[in-house]
Amino acid sequence: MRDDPTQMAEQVSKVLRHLVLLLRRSSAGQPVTTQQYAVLGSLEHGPRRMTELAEEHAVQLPTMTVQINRLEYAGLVARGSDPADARVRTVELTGEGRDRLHAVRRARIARLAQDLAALTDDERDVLAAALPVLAKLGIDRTTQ
Amino acid sequence: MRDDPTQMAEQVSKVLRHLVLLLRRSSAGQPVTTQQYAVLGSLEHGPRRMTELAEEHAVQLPTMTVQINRLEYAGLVARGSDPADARVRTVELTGEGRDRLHAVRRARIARLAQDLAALTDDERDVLAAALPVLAKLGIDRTTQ
DNA sequence: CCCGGAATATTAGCCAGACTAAGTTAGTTG
DNA sequence: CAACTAACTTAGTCTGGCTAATATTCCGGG
Repeated sequence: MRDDPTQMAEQVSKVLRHLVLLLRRSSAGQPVTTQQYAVLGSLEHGPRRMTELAEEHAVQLPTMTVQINRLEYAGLVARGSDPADARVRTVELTGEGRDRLHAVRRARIARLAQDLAALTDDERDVLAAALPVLAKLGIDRTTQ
Repeated sequence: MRDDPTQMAEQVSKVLRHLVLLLRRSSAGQPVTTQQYAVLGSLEHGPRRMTELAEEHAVQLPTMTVQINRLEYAGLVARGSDPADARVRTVELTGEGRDRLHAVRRARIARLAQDLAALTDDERDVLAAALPVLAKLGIDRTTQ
């Protein structure tokens, strides 16, 4: 298959669709949405600026503004200011936000670990070997 | 790593996030949304009923109704009836819908193939081996 | 010093896509 | 045949994405 990129791409495409459905099914009814969870995750290691967050999550600034508004209203994050530049707003986790992040992460990891436990040792080896490759996919596609 | 499912789950989780971002970036500004594309794909081999489509895409019936409304308005699908049961509505591709499906598929496959071409032969082998494993992930998790 | 352009966010208004609740129409069954 | 069930649709709400327009603030050149 490696010598027929198109055929391989078709297989990859099918698998991606499967993974998307998996994620959709598994994230229904969670205490935070997957987007909110992702944003909270970005704040784990300290305050970030709005532009950073937007770029990191591949959304426009206004979208991130709205998401942060909701998280702030929910008490999970707090806005701050950069003393060196009055234009930038910083965002950081509140204690409750950190708790929520960790709780959701535990739940998600446990669910995934459960799925992985259903595999054989060999399958897990194969998958583990492929993870770095998947992480590399599309890394430097500059043209949209 | 295979012996520490939790650690592996964390790695898988990171890779999934990366793939989701990849998909988001690559599907911006396409002629049909990824959802619409997925629904069109379900119709490739003949008419389907609304309930089938909803279940296959892991959404509720009203959601599918709205999506089919839009596709119908765009002229990409047509609604029909089941002669044996007047309650069910069938949905099938129009000629234009089929054309659009194939065009979008070609574009997506080409993009993916391009990403794959950036990998080494060894990396493609590793990835190819992992595809069936990924497809198996979460296959029989009955409890939500 | 200040004026104009660039950078950072927010607001407003739009659309897609998800949900639940409620309504309609058509089969099915006691 | 009356009541229940099944298959959809409609209506209303929410999240999450976009663009355009609007503050604010910073910075550089005259």
